[in-house]
Amino acid sequence: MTKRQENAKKTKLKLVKTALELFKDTGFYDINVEDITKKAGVSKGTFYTYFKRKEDIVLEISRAPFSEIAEELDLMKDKDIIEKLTYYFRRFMECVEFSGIHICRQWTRDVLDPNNVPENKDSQKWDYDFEMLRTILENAVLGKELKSDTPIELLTHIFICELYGMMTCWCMSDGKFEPLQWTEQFCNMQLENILKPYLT
Amino acid sequence: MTKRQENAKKTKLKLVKTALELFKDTGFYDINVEDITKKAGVSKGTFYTYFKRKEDIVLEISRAPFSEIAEELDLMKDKDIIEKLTYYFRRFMECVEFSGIHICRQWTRDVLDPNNVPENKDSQKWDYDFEMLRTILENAVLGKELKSDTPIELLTHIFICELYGMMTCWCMSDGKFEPLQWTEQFCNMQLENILKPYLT
Amino acid sequence: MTKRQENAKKTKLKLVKTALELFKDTGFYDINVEDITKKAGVSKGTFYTYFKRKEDIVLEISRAPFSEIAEELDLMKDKDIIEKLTYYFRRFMECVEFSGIHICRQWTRDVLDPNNVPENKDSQKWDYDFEMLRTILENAVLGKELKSDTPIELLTHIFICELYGMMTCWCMSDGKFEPLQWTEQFCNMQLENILKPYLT
Amino acid sequence: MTKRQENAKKTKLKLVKTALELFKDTGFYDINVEDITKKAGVSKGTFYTYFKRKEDIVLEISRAPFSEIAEELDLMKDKDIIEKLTYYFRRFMECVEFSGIHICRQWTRDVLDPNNVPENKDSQKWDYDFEMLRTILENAVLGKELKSDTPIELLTHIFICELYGMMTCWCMSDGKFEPLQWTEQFCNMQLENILKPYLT
DNA sequence: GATGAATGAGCGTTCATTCAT
DNA sequence: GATGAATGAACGCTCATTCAT
Repeated sequence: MTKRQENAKKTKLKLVKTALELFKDTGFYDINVEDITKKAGVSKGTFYTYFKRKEDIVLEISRAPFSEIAEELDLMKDKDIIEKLTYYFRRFMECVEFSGIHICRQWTRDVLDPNNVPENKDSQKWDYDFEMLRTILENAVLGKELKSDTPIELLTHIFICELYGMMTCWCMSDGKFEPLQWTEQFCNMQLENILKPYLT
Repeated sequence: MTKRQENAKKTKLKLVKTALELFKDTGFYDINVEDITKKAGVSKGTFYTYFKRKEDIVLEISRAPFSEIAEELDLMKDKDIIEKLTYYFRRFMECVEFSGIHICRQWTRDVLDPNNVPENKDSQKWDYDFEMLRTILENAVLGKELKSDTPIELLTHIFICELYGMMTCWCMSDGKFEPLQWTEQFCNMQLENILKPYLT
Repeated sequence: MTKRQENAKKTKLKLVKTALELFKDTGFYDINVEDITKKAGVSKGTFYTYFKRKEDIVLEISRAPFSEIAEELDLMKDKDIIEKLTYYFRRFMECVEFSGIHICRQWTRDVLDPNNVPENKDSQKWDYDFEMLRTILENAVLGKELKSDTPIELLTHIFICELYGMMTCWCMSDGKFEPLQWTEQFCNMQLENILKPYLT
Repeated sequence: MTKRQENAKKTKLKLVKTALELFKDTGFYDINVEDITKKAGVSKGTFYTYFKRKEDIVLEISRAPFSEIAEELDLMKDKDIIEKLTYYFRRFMECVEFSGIHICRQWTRDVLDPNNVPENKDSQKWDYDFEMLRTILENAVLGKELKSDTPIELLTHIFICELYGMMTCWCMSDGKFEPLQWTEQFCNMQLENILKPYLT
């Protein structure tokens, strides 16, 4: 990597980091490109060297934390499925909290709006999260932890529904709904209950 | 009611109905006030006779369908708690679907943004939904259907989390998540399971 | 005067009084017709029963206090010209202060803007004030207090210039220029000086 | 200065010049930003590259001519105080006439409205003019032209009151009051009279 | 005389994006 | 790769005024 490339990488990272900070406090629509570039110490035009549209930086911001979860799960191969799911749930909600309410909102928006990210369907959050959950369950079937007739599709839906439910409750309850505490409660109380029929 | 008042009511209704239609297709931020008034056949200024800000019409649109649910539940006094909740869940998701994805998004926004609906905290959707669910459960306790030590708060959280989860999945899955079918599945599969420990 | 006419008069008076209060605090352009009618307890339409345009109420507000001065001067026939002018100066500045800065501004505007009060040139403040000052001086000539070759036009200009100067200083100095105190100083110090060559 | 900076300067100058022309003919509130930019041959947005609010361009327009007076007075060190004041009075009124009635009005407004020019109190016209007059008088005291017990504050008030009086008369008399001719008359007739007691 | 719903022109301002330097 | 001046579409909202009731 040449020095120029290094600097470029640094600049982009600075922009992403700055944008996250600003969005967290104020929200996507109340922060404009100049706010970001000014705080990042670069010129307005530089933003467009790295992102085609303002919306694109949201993807960059959102993906990073969640992508780490996948890597972490890879290191838990010897843990059982309940532990893995519990871990995933907790980490997922941590990422949600970390990203902040305003970024959360932006997910709903980005994913849906057909004008946004049209060429890159993989980028859609629901698909991504759905896939990760399904993979966890499929691996458990392959690893003989879950029966081979486990309704994976159904369970994935139940779990994703739970996760998005907590996320939305957090967003909408104005602090009355505490996501991490609630995740724990769900995992302790219901996870085993739901999986029990399918455990080998 | 004088003729003038009648006309005024009609005009407002026309605006609300038109706005709902337009938001459903295109979304709140892609429809401007003039789009609404033009289609409703009134002048731009008339909009502001009835709504202080563009955002305010969303509240009007959102409240109506949900408020009907409460009335309907009053007519189900002889039904048991499972039936009531099943009914509520189904009707809630019907209202969600009826309101459309774009209005749903607006809820998250409205509820959160402290600049919106500030004078009327009761109007906040989460509080409203939370209260309705709690009331259903409390009545079941009063009616001796549920044990007196039922953790109402906890159950309310579980249910609201489920509802918002389904709503968000619907919003984010681009049609892959079918809310009404899913509601039924949840009610059949899990409702009884969750309530069983507390049924008398 | 029928009861209806009486009520009408009362309503108009109420409007004028209310408008003055509101303009004083906030200024002509920051107060709209509805602010006035609401505070006055009548409907918006009623305003237009009494005033053709929003601007017209300013004339109504402005004239009243100044027109009293003329009447008061009529009662001072036995006083000498210095006393009369001193009295006029003081009362003029009292009216300025009473009307408030925002109304003062409106004078400059109204008088000039050719779109305003075009049909009624007499209503223009400068002409009105000029005439009143000239009349005072002319009467002094007729009453042999001032020599017959007194340059009335010139003196009128000097005095009106002084009055408007104090008014503008008051408007622009943000409170640093105290108009009544200053009026007194001018009258004591300079009035006699200026008139001396012409006194009989 | 790079070519870009030069162009930017030119653009700003063009805007200021165009705005002055337009305001002169029609007045601040009857000219909108687009009128200015269109006539200046730039886009609407460009206006806001140089001025935060529409009002801000008035400051720019107003300051330039008056600031020249100070420089010119510096070149008159060998002239006596009467000559200096006469010069200042004439130049002040020339600037007033040059700026035009509509800009004059805007001064009263700018200086007063606490929402305008809040961060830069020095920019207030009254203070600025007051200071310049006082400096002229103080220098005359330092230069022993005026006695050391000259009531500078008082004289400054008298003169500023005269200047603003002429300005307002010009604004309000619809052409009946000729400012330059009047200035001369004042300087010839009264200036010496007023200063005489304090001349050494 | 009073009402207040309806009108609709009008405008300041924002801001994502482009592109010549 | 970086800059920042220029662009220009877009829009919410205000408000004086009218007029049918």
